[in-house]
Amino acid sequence: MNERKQHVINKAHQLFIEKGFQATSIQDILDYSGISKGTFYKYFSSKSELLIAIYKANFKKLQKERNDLLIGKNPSDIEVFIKQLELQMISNKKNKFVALYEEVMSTNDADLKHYIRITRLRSLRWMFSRFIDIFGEKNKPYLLDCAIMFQGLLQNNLQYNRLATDSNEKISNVVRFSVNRLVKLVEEVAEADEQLHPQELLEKWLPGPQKNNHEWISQFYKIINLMRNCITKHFHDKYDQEKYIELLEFIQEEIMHTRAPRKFLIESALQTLQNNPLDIWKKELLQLTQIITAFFQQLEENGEDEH
Amino acid sequence: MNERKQHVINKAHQLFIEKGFQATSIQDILDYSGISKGTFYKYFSSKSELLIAIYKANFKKLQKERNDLLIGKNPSDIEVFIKQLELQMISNKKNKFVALYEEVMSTNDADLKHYIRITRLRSLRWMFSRFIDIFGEKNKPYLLDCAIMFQGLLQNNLQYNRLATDSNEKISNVVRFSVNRLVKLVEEVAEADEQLHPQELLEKWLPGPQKNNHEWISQFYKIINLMRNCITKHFHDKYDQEKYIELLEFIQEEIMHTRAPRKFLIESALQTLQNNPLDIWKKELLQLTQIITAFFQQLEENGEDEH
DNA sequence: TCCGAATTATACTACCTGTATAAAAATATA
DNA sequence: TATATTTTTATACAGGTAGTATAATTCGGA
Repeated sequence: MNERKQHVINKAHQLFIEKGFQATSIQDILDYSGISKGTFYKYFSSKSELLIAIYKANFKKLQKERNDLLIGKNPSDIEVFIKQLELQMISNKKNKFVALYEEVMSTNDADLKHYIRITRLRSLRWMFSRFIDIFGEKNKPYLLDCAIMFQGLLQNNLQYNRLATDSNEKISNVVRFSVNRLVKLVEEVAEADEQLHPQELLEKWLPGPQKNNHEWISQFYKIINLMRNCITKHFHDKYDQEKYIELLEFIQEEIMHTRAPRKFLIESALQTLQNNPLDIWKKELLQLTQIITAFFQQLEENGEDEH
Repeated sequence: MNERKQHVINKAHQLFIEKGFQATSIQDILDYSGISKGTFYKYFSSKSELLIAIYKANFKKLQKERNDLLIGKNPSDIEVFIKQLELQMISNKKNKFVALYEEVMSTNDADLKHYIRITRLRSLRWMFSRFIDIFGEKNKPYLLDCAIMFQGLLQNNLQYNRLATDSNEKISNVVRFSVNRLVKLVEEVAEADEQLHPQELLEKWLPGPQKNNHEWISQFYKIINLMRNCITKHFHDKYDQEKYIELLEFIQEEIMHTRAPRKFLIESALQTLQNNPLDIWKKELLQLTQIITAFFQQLEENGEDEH
């Protein structure tokens, strides 16, 4: 991205943090970042679009850090989840994102409102999927409710805690306290077998990447299994067999159980499969490539880079 | 209140509900309510002050209805609490108070922000005191945390529920679901013996009527007991004894356990006590009157009419 | 009927967003 | 180096908003 544009984004973000979004006029931004009006409107069609640019720039970074915390860890380990939450809460506080959210909901800018709505829903979806990691498929029917309640519970705890003490180190205490409640909450709701929001709602609110789509999932597994059979049938060399099976399993693992599947790795793996000496499974490999391409396409459409 | 002014308040509230606070210009209000600019600024110093007037008008009514639900009921009955919540949530939805809250936090109007802050804290205090009614003194150390968490949990449940279905009848389901979680939450936190926010914080955030002040309470009970002893000692007629004891107990009950003590009733009771034929307890009665006067004074200062 | 208070209409200041445009500066190209 | 092209600036402008000020008008009560 244009360095000058990034500079404007940073300066404007500083002003928004200090004075708030509404209270910062475009003229303020022009003065503070040292550009002219013409340039501003060349970069951004409005103050709202500038704010969206700020969000996007930060979320991308945050999302990466959040996913990095999972690398090499067991996704069901709740300590990893706590770390991820802390990371996000500290970032939220530093960047005043919550305050800016609320401010924005008041504006009459439909685009901005929509963006915020989507962002919140994405956050909910992330939490829901992490809950599935942590609390298991058996609790799935209750986990959307739990995610909704936990978000509110945590947010209020943080808000009032900030009112009480303005120290940063306390955030981890608040997160841990809240998560302690969460664990029992999940148990309790599952025990009572009560549901307020069916999990399909999430898909309705946020037509997502096909990861949540059962049809897609079953098709993906079908092809993977077909190929696995191919391998055991056609490769008699034990070393080759193992190598290709491992590649296949890596692809499966990366796509199904990684927060942000690494496209380049998967493409590389597909390439290696294609370059096998026997030249079997032409059809299956094409299907696999297609379904994975579709997956990444949807991921990007629904990901952080919408329009 | 001036009928014309009330008319402006109603019309403006309609506009705020339809278009939002920020999006409604003063000119819109002038046109819609049919007054001139001069008159507007005679009534309200700004649009913000008009909004505060809207809040006050509605809260007074809501508070009355909410307290009426308790009349003749056991305060520890959770069904009453559920009814009270439903009442408030339906009102919030109808009047779009939550949306208006959020909008307001973005404005740079310090007065308005302060008012909203106080209003939210009052709501929290109300919930805290109701939790004490319901879950008992033994759980008190955990009930502020529970109130904070429950507010967030309920709010989020309602918000996402509105996103899912826009029907009004569902509100009671959401409330009941949330309260079911609450009951177990209180048990669980007490069991774990974890506390995030000490209850003194509430007093610090919202220096309240002395009802929460232990010193005042003990003094109040001391005087009441002194007078009770007087009665049993000096009145030998069984009918008189019972009558004065009942008056005393009414005062105690009304002040200590009623959400909005009825000043006129208490003053009337005090008057009756003063007019007793024996003319004993002059000193004690004076003390009681003083402490009750102080109580009502603080109640009004901290009550709903803060400017 | 008349006085004074309430109300209106209107003009005015100061600020805001967003558009348009000509001049100046930076950059690329020959 | 000289010329062409793009980027950036400075500035004026239109249309909107909040709030102040003031003269004219209306209305209710003595």
